[in-house]
Amino acid sequence: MKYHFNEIEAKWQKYWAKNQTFKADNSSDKPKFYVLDMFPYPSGAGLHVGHPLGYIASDIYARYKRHKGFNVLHPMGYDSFGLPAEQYAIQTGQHPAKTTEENITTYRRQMDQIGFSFDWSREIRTSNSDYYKHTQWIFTQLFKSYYDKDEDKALAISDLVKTFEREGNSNLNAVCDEETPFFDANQWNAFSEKEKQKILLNYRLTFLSDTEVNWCPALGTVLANDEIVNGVSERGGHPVIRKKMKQWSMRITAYAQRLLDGLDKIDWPQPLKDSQTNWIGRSEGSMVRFKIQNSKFSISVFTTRPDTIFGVSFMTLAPEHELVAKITTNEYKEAVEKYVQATAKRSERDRMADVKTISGQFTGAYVEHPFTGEQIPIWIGDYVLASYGTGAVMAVPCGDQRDYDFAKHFDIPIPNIFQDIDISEHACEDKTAVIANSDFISGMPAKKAMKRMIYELEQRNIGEGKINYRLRDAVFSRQRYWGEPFPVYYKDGMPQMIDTKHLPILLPEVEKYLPTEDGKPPLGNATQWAWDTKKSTVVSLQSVDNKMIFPLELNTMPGWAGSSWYFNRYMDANNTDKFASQEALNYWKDVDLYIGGSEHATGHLLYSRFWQKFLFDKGLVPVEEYAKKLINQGMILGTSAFVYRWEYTDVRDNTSETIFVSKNKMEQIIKERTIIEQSKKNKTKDKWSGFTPIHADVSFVNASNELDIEVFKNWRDEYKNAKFITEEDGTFIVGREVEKMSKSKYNVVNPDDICHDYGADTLRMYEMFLGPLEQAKPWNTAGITGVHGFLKKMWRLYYSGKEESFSISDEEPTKEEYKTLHKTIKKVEEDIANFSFNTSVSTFMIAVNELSALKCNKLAILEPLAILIEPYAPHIAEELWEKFGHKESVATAIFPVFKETYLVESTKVYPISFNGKMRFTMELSLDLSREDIEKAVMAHEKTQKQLAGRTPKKVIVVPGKIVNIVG
RNA sequence: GCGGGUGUGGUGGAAUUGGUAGACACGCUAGAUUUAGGAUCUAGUGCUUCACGGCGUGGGAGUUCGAGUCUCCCCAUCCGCACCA
Repeated sequence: MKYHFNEIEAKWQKYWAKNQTFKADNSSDKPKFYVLDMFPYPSGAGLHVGHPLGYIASDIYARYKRHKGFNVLHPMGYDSFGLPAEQYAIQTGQHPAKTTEENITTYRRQMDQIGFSFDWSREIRTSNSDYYKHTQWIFTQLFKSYYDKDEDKALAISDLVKTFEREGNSNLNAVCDEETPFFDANQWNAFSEKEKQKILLNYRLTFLSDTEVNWCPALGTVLANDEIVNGVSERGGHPVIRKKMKQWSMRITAYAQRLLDGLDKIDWPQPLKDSQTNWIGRSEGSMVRFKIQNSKFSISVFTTRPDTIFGVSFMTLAPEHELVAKITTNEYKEAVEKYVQATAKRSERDRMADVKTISGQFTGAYVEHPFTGEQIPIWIGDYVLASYGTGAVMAVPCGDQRDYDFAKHFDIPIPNIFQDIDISEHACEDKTAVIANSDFISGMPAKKAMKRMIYELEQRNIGEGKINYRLRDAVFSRQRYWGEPFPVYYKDGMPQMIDTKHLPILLPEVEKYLPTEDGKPPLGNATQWAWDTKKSTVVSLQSVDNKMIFPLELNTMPGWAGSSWYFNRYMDANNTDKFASQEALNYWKDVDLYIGGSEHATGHLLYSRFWQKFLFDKGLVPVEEYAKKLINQGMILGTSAFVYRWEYTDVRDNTSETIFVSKNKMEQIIKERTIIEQSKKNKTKDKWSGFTPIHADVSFVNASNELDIEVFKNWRDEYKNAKFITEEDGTFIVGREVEKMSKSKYNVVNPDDICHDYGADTLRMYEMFLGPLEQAKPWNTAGITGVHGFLKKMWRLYYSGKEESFSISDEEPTKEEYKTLHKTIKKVEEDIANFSFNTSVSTFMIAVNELSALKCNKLAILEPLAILIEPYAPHIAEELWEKFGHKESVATAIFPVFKETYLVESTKVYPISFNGKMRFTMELSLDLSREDIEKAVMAHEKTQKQLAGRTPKKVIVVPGKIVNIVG
């Protein structure tokens, strides 16, 4: 019987679904193992061959763990809220839920076809109300919490209120907004309800505030920092501007230190940890307050080098700094305003693109140097960012290159406070330099000087040690339709949480998915969008009376809301009451292996760690870090194909035609052109327009880069009459380039086609065979025949003989056959442990090659082999397993046990090298002593030939390894 | 600028603690077989040389009996972050 992969695969996929083979129980005698993939956004384009890479790897791992006796949780779901479905809805009027549903159907079909061992009974969709109900619930918990720095955890707001009632907030050590005023108990108790709520917002872990946000006009929404790439939106590439808006934010900064500390406890890739560390951006230093002369104000600055304070020769404020207007003298008012306006006009992107131009303006005001009493001029300059530190710096031109450049440009003095360091060319940023000309810290190395300076600052009450973070609070509102609605209504302008027992608050229906005409978010179009506090239900917007019925929040939550806790939901996905039961959470605890892309380093992977820590603080989950180990799979890139269009215009009658030129021809023409243009200076009768590369669909091109011209012609109407200049042999060669796989680049390879042509088992093994999992690599179908051939060859081990019938012998295997099997077991287990899936595919190939050469059809070898390969090629494994007479799936068959005894050798083929270069090999008994080996090697004729009469200086013998003769 | 990764045949990639560089596969060459096949099988394939041999892991230096692997410097390339005080 031949290897009919299509039939076999369909048969077993059906079997698995029917028997719920991969359903995980929430209790078991077996140890638990949780293997998680980053769940996909179900886009309209469907899966391409790049998507399943990580899923295949995790599936291999999950299947392997089942063989090793673990109770494996391997779930899948959909991050189904998001922009594309909404954009599509705007264009077509179709409800995003409908599109999403359709896309999910396609995704599911495609995933089933690849044979993943997912427990589909736990499928989740973030856009389902039975899921987002809990997202809303977690949001309200964040609202009801604040961060206590003494306890170093989130505590209930109700406790905070008690503290305020008892003693105000002066002794409180909690994370809050900068501008939070101090008050005592009497003052607190005298505040109106609204004032109290306003103050509490300064403490809540999710809070509403006027925030400077990244506004994307084209998308009509705000974006988080990690949703912006190079100053434009990640999705669509639209420009982004800064704008102040009332927005929900998440106080992730409260968790900055714990997010940093937690990295030591998890086995995640170092580059990913580095980017999180970088993103959090902890820096140690101190705050220093400078008194402004003739003014009641002072300027606070953050500095990492308080030891250089005697080198301060000016102060610089960000143009947006609130003190600018207050301290500028009349003389400089006009110039300062002009400068402030000019910088405000420049977009963030312009400011980013242009970091070399130095600009700034003197304000006319001065501060007093806290130690020398000197007059220090206050400048404003756009090299100081309003959003970092205090938006002001103490400028030390001798110790900071930016301050140095600024000082040089505006002719400000550059005092030197370093011992024996030349600063005539540039600033000295070396932290080992010894401080000089600095009163009580002169002669000290920087580290010591910093400690002393912080002590002095604290003694004089003009500053203190401080740790600053680059991490900003995360904006949590989006002006979109297709996202989780907030369980929030507004009473007297203040946000109120809807009681959790009334959740979910369902996403309302709208006529249009666009923002309203007066600029409100899409939910502004909803007519049923008010909260009746008496009936506890959503009612018509028209019935708002602001007494009992109030307007609901118009923003929705961002994409990362649903993905910040989904891994917990899988543990108990069908719980209607809680996001997961305590029993389920305690049983599964955390993810043992998480596989996904590194592009989520500073987005999802940071936010989800933050939420998990919060849930942990509240005793809602048992562990503080939800993923013990994480692997980043590399992206599979597309190999785009290009044809070169030559727009040929005849100057005489001004006619033009489209010509496509084959790659090598084009290069030849370019060469000739260059020569013509150099010699005749454009005296040709036609206009030279050059070549435009056009993406051709990769399916029109064969493995030798030859284009099917007829298919290409029929692709687009405008190509129907195009001319083609081919190579001499009549072929048309396309250019190739590696790019991200995308529909618009026509380089997408669909896994459906591969499954149809070669089968899912081939696809799975080939994707692994392509290279190391973590590495980015271009997709190239050329090599797939190798893997497919291998599966066919393996099949023939079982279906041997001319008639190709299943024929297995009970005979005892030979030593060699056992050796091949056990060598394979050992290597495959090591490879899986190291996530080196590409090498285990090779190992299987070697095993099958060896067993084929031995004509092995022994049960004792081939039956375990079927289990060995099951994680990689489960369909063929099931089919063969069944043929051995098993009635149950191979999925939980015990993994063959490796026995060292089968690999023990009595001899070793020694490489004999001379001065480190291997010249020949010699087979010697492993029993031989060092001396015996040396004797045997020296007696060998080839040794004597190599030495050519010389006496070796030294002979290195490493028994069991190598012999090296020196001399 | 800072941080990180990568660099090995025509191609994708192998190479435990430093110990036979190029496993496995693609491609290519020759042959066998088949009515045909994107089928199967056999042999060969780093470069160079008729050959003996010589040279080979981006480049250069070093440590070592021995370096793709360790150390230092440089180059190329990709990915993050980017005026972070």
